[in-house]
Amino acid sequence: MTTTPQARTVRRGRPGHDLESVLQIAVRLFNERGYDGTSMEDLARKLGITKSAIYHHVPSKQELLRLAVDRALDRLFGVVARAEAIDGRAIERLEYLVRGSVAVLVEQLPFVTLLLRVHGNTKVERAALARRREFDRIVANLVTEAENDGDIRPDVDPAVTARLLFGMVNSLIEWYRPGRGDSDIAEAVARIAFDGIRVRA
Amino acid sequence: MTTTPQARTVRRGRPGHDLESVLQIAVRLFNERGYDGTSMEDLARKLGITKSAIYHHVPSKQELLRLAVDRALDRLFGVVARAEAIDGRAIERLEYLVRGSVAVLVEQLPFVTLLLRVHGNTKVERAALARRREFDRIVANLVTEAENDGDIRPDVDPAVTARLLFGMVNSLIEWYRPGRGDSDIAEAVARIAFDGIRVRA
DNA sequence: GTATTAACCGTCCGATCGGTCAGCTCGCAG
DNA sequence: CTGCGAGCTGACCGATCGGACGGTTAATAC
Repeated sequence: MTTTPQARTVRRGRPGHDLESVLQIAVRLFNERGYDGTSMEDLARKLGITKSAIYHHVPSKQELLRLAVDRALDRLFGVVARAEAIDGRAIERLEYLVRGSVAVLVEQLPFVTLLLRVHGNTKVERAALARRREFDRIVANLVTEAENDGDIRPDVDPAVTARLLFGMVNSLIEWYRPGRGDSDIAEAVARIAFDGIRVRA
Repeated sequence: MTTTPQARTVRRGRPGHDLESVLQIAVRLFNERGYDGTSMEDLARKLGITKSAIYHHVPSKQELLRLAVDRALDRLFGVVARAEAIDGRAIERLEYLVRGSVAVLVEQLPFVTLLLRVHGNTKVERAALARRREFDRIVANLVTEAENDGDIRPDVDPAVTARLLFGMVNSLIEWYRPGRGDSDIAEAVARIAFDGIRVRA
């Protein structure tokens, strides 16, 4: 128990939830039961307030979703930007992107989980899907480039390789839980993705 | 256009949908919009009949879900049974399980997709999750066994290896679409999973 | 032509959905 | 002790939810 060196300014008004704490709990609940499977009444109960109080913090259910997926997307594109700035071979940028993405998944697990489960039912969800496709496109280009460099196996279609690679990375949301062994998960992902599960002959 | 050699027995009664055709379209719709995001009215519209007509074929929305996920689980456990019957090293049984699972994913894509997205909100969904966990347990044991044989890299926790392996396999539901190039997808998955995306030194 | 079988329709229901609105409560600042 | 900002309540709304029910329609079988 370390006392955090009071960085927060003094809170005015009646104490209780603010937008951030509502968002945190909302996202956690959305992940447990699904966005459509979670009612605002469910959320209110979990928050310990009434449904109408939620609308003091956020104008709509959709907006909660938007805030969450945008946060996840912003972090992921932050990694993309840092990866693209690296001088060197494409496979090095790819490895940075993989490790960085794993780090984002781990640090922002609930937000990324929600992002990876949107369906495209609404404008908000379709916008999120569009940005996800852009991310996937960048990954595919990087894999293609690395294959042209002769650093990635040429016997599998680079588009398929890219999908499988990030299929593995993204699967983290289904089973990785922080603070339960699984130390340096990025290292484990990188090893298995780049060199496979089999021992070398 | 080949005329299929009439294997079907003559249908009695008024023509239209039967349980199977309702299930097919329901599962497709559930995958597009999510189970909770799809109303029975939505489904009725897609079927071209009224909502009440659906209840002639199936007693509840939950039952549609149950039929779908059970079909997927039955196929997957069929592969498990055939894998466990193989004499040989654990890694051979594991490779059979991977390739067989990919085949099931491809052949029963909508059903498996629905299975891999259940949340556990209802009794039906929790039962499906329980069978999924049993499947995962079998995979983890197989990976552990293969690692003890010295056939799988010992520098990653076998539980993590198992998760990443099937994380990759299961990611197929997110992007694989039949009849669009991507020939012998099982071969591609096996190569990348067992030997990695990098070229051998 | 008359059963039998299977598919379907229209109407209705109680519950729940996301969301609105006017007013109330709590705590710090001056 | 008053003003005010932030958080919250309770009552309510139209729409939609999954589902029930009694009657109808279209095909084959005899």
